[in-house]
Amino acid sequence: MPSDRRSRKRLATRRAISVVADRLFRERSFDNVTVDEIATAADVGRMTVFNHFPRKEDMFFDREEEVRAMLREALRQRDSRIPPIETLRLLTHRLISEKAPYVDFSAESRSFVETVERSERLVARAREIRDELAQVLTEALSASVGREPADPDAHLAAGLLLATWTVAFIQAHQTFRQSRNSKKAKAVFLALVDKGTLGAKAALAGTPYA
Amino acid sequence: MPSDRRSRKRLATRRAISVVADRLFRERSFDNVTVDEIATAADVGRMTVFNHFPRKEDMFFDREEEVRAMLREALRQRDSRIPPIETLRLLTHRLISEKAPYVDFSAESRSFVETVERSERLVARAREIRDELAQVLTEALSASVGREPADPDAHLAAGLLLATWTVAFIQAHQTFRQSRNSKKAKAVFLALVDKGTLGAKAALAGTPYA
DNA sequence: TACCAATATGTACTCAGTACATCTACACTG
DNA sequence: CAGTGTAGATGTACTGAGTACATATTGGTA
Repeated sequence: MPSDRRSRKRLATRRAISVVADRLFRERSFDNVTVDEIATAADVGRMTVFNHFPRKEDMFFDREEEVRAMLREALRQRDSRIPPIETLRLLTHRLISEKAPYVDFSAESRSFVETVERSERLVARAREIRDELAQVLTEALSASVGREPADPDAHLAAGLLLATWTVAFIQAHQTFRQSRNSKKAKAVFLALVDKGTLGAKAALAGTPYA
Repeated sequence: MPSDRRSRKRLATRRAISVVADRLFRERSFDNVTVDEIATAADVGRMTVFNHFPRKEDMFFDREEEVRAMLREALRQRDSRIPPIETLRLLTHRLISEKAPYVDFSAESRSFVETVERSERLVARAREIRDELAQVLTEALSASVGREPADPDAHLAAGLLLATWTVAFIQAHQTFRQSRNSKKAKAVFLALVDKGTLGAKAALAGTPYA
């Protein structure tokens, strides 16, 4: 929390908009809430909303930087005896066993996922974020073994892992919906992650990533 | 070509819009052409444009059904001694050796790719198409081995393969730009496809897909 | 030929997003 | 501590995609 009042006020305004928007999106779905309504509900001017969130979607996806940072950190400070791909597999296992957002199947994460699914625009933004993550992962993987930032092998590894996580995510949520059993859903998630990771290791065999 | 004049005229109108739009998008970039301009240039009403192409992007991506059909066909009539994933690998090799669109590095395909890259909206639509292809591939893979349409293994295989093709596509175009050598670019493409396919096979080992 | 229905088109609207100007309040300096 | 520069909040006016709904036109067909 910055000490100067100016920054604090800015943060507070941003937070107020974000909280209000999030609630409205979940209640009435993304497409049935206008920016004007959000501005009014948050008691700020319409332009203030766009000042903080250039795109309407940004009000909903507001924590992506944390995920990026986590990936970068995990690879940067990895045990050098464990190759990058395995490091990421271990990371996902650790996240699942803790209460990680998105994959803990709490009411909160389910509501999040449902809200995204109900809006084609949010789905589109989720796809974009996925590609941004693949980009970040490509760079972090390259850096972790001292190669060029756009190393094709790192690119392939990142693509395979992101695809794996995406499939695991979708299938796990599917499983949860059918069984209402988060233990089972998590098992599905990990099984698919392990399979996909195995594939990534095979694809990258002979490189420092595997 | 349908015989009744009505269908022929409808097709002709659609084609006229498509051709004009394609030319304008490539000349001036997607975002710098308005639907009004397209309508005027094609000598039709603005509403006629939306009648044929609900989204502006649809005027540019107008051949996706062919790709979907190709994937479905390849898996439907595959040699039953060759597993699905290998069938798809062979398909990509065959496409590359022929003059396949998108990956022949002709002036036409390069202009296509550049036009997409210059517009965030077209990139977003390309992502969407990728996901639609993954969906189609999931179903076609499942069907090819007689499993449920949403079989998780098929989903994983489709995800891994689409990721592989995407990475191969990007890296190959990158290579072409640096070398202006389509032979080299195609080699990069195939090498990455082979690596990714190897990974997919490893991930799906023990299933009928590999 | 007359009618039905598919297709083309017009009108009027909504809403996200942008450009640009203005106003307000915090922070910093002399 | 008064004065001033600037970041942040806000207003106005606009663009352009997309939608809802009405209307006109034209080919197929009884």
